[in-house]
Amino acid sequence: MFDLLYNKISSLTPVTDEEFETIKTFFMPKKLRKRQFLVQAEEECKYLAFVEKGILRSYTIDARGNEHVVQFAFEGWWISDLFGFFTGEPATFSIDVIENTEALILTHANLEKMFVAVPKLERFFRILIQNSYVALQRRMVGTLTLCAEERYMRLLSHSPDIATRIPQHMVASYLGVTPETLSRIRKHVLVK
Amino acid sequence: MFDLLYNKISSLTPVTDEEFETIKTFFMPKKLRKRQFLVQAEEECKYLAFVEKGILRSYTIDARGNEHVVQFAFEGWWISDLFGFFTGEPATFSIDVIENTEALILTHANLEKMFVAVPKLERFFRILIQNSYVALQRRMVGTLTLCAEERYMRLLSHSPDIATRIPQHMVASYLGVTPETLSRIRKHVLVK
DNA sequence: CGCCGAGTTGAACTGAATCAAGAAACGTGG
DNA sequence: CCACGTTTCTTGATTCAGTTCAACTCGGCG
Repeated sequence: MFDLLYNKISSLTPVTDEEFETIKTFFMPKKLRKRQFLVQAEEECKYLAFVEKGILRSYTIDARGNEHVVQFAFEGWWISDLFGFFTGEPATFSIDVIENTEALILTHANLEKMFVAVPKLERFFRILIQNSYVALQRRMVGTLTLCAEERYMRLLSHSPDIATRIPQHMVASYLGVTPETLSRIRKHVLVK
Repeated sequence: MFDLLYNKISSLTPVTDEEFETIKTFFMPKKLRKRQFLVQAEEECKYLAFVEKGILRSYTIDARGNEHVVQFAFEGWWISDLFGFFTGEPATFSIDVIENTEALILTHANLEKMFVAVPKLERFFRILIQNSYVALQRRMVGTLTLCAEERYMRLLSHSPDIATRIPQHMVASYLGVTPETLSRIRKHVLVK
């Protein structure tokens, strides 16, 4: 059950078996069903989640009531409202379940205890966030430099998971276009 | 000369005087004049820079030849092409000088040596990147949810430095609009 | 003094949003 | 396992925020 977590951690920062035994004790397994919430915007974000199976997504709702997907988390990915998680302030995003999910959950207190128990995990999380930061910069630059169709084509090639496993209207939201526009783009791409 | 660096580090992770003496040895002071490059896109990104004085900016050029500002770095901020810096791959962004700058420079080798010499700095950089990540998420969500004028108003209140110290056409680029549009927005805001 | 880059203004254009209506797919309960 | 209601997706017509192109002004610097 902790295999995927072990692989992900040791691929960035090798850990001994004892260390990993210690690490395991800080995680709490949690099953979540489709549409359930892990975090609600405006409330406390208690959890940092590692997805073992299933899909989670974080999103925000704008002034006009439209949803905007911030992140999808597939198997092997981490998700949280990092701002809320680390500051204790109310979460800015909601996190809910797209496919029934089995996750391993860290509370903030447990994360800090874990850093004390296994200090090299500071390095692991540093690199993890660093990679996320680079990926987010890419997405940001993409929205500044590419038109909707180009962004969709890039999504198809770089993140085929998103294109295939996620409902189309959420893909649209992630790309920053309306569902209607994505529908037209797909039609147009097919014709070519 | 290292005062600002000391303050920034110790505000997140207290360090002893000896530790800071060690830390200092890994940094190389560097003066840069307006329009000079610290990093060129497509070339190796050798440096992670801490800005003591002046302003740097990272940007990319799209297929149509337009510049898009990725980040501004004022006094007390860090800047690099993180992807290139950590992977050794060619940089995706260029970094150049907006106001004559005095920076403290880390090479990748020195950063890793510094992590070995003062392991608690892993934690410092983890938190630093974490904060940058949250800020970037905010910017991303802003571009998904707000219109150009709203983004400008938010910039005025949240990042007055950018609005006042940066040439207008670069502010436009950072906001993701053309210089003409920003000019019109400012006119419109004045009237109100 | 003259030039050049930065900023402004106007007019025409366009990519994507919005509004509206229908078709398809989905899942829930009988 | 089918029927019904609810989402999701598609398609069309219209609108609009922001771009593009072009001309002009201003301020600074060589």
